[in-house]
Amino acid sequence: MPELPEVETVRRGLEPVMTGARILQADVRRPDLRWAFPERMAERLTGADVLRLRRRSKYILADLSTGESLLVHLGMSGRMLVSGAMLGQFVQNHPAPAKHDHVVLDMDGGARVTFNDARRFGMMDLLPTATAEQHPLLAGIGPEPFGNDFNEEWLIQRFKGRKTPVKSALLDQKIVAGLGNIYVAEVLFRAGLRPDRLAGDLTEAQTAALVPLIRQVLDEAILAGGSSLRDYRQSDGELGYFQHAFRVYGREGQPCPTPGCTGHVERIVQSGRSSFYCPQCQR
DNA sequence: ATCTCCCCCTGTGAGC
DNA sequence: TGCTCACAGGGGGAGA
Repeated sequence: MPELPEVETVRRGLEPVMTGARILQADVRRPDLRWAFPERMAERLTGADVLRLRRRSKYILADLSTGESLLVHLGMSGRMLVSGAMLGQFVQNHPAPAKHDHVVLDMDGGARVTFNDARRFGMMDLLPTATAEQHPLLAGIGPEPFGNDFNEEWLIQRFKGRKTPVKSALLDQKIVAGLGNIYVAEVLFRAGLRPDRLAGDLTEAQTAALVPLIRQVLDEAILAGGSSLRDYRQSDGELGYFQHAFRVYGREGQPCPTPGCTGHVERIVQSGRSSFYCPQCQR
């Protein structure tokens, strides 16, 4: 799925057409995604003003004037596409709903926001804004990587004694929010750490060094508009381009990009998911 | 408490 | 061209 940079890019794309705008009509075109939609979702959305669009980890929250927030997760293949926006003004003729267009929001500015998700691993829910952080899906999530709560001390403490591979530890959303399979690979490459090293075996210096690298990789990816592989699109349909900056992800067999290194990128499977790394640079 | 595995679902690309 | 198969960015939950 969209990892943190892709979700943040989507949020930024939605902001101009959703924040401060009213949902004139919500069309919920099937009963569920990964789970059933909440009761009467279309009625509860229709007529609400969007006060704010937030991101928490890989979730987007739209705080509404009704006191509820719409919680959205894009799963692996979810997209939020904006139509009707053209040269700064909106046109009213939207394309007919396409395959896998599951939820359609018509905004009072004339824009239409369409949630499309082929694999339906995404989810949507409505929850009271005041207690949003206590939602079961949000309550256990760890610190945001750009926040003050995520720091060297925290990561050292969380890694201590862990027998899980560092790759799995960084994917653990309780330790740090927002990383997924791609960006973990890129972080570990920059850190010079093999993905199968055990988190608890790293020195404190090695663990601490991950903190700025995580921020660096995510920051660069957000600036690039995220990474476009199979499914991901920005809300305007444009492609992100960070995938061209991948140093190891998806590059099995290709030369290691480190100057002077003669190694080639290898792929291993950990917990059923691919990991990519340079066996010479990453130890 | 931690960790691994399986599963949800559809689309796509590689290999034949 | 067409078929089959492996694999894909997440993450909850079962079971070891």
